Amino acid sequence: MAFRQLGKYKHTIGYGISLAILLFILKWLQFRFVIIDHALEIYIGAIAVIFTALGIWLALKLARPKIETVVVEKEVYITPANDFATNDEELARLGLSKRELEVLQLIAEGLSNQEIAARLYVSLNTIKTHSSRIFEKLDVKRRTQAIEKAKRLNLIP
Amino acid sequence: MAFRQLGKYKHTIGYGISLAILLFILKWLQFRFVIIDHALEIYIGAIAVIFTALGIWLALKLARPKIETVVVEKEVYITPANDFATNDEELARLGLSKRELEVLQLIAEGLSNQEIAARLYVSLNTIKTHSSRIFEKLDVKRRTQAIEKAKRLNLIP
DNA sequence: ATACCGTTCATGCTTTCGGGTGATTTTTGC
DNA sequence: GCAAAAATCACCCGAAAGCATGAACGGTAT
Repeated sequence: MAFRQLGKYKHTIGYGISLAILLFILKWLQFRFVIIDHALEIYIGAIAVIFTALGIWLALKLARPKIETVVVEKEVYITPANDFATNDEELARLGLSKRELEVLQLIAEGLSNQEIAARLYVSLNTIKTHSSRIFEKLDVKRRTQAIEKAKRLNLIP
Repeated sequence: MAFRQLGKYKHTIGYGISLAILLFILKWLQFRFVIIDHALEIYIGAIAVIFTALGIWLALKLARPKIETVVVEKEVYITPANDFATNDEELARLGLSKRELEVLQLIAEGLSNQEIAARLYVSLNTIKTHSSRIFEKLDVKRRTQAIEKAKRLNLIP
């Protein structure tokens, strides 16, 4: 709108009005009193000072602030907690069967052989057999070594 | 020195000189030609414009540029791969001693009690004692459970 | 029909682990 | 200096794990 645009030239208008007023005052004084010629310098000096001030004021108002962008790096730690992916390649290479992997996981969870047997509805002997096979394929001597190696090789989470 | 100080008011001096010169020119023109009265406004207008410009120039020179700082946060994702940090809080809470933690770590590495004893230059009985104390404090029944819990609680890597 | 693999199960035996009990020595904190 | 905690060690014993050997069954490929 016309009013909106007006706001944009606010300072320019202010400047123009100041000038007009000053000229009017000067004209008025000229007609009211006989101005002595050597007083002209005084008026001009006053005008110069006033409009210099006005110019300064304008400059400060119109000057665009210099925008400086500061990038702050914020460190975000990613915990790959739920992002485990079985190393299928290694699994295939070692030749662990699905059942064997299942038993291995339960071993790593801290279950005893008897507890694993109960969990999988098989006999203790079956679990012992699977354990032996697992140790063989992983080339380890005991369950703790099997756990350590399986985690290292990303066979279990 | 006097010359050094002078540099500081460089612009002020320039402004003063401009004013003096202008007055001189005006005076000179006044004496050379009979100035028509209605032309006074023109001169004053010119003066106003010139000194406004001068003011603007002064402001830009003297005024410090306004700097507006915008802070942008950039997220940098860091995977703490080799950055295991022992959960000291949990350690203190559970009351595990330095030796006990040491033994726990070796258990998790897959060493047998006898092997740990040899590693730490102590007897098998000592390791068995430490194990029992560890299981007690972690409230677990066997080494595999101790390993699982210690890793979960970030007591060991 | 045969061979192979995975799964399950059994038995006997050995080794390792884990609990209980007790003691001594060293270190730490007040 | 003293009390408490930590570290170390011993012995006894049952539980659990691990090894060796063997067998049966079902599914799949040749």
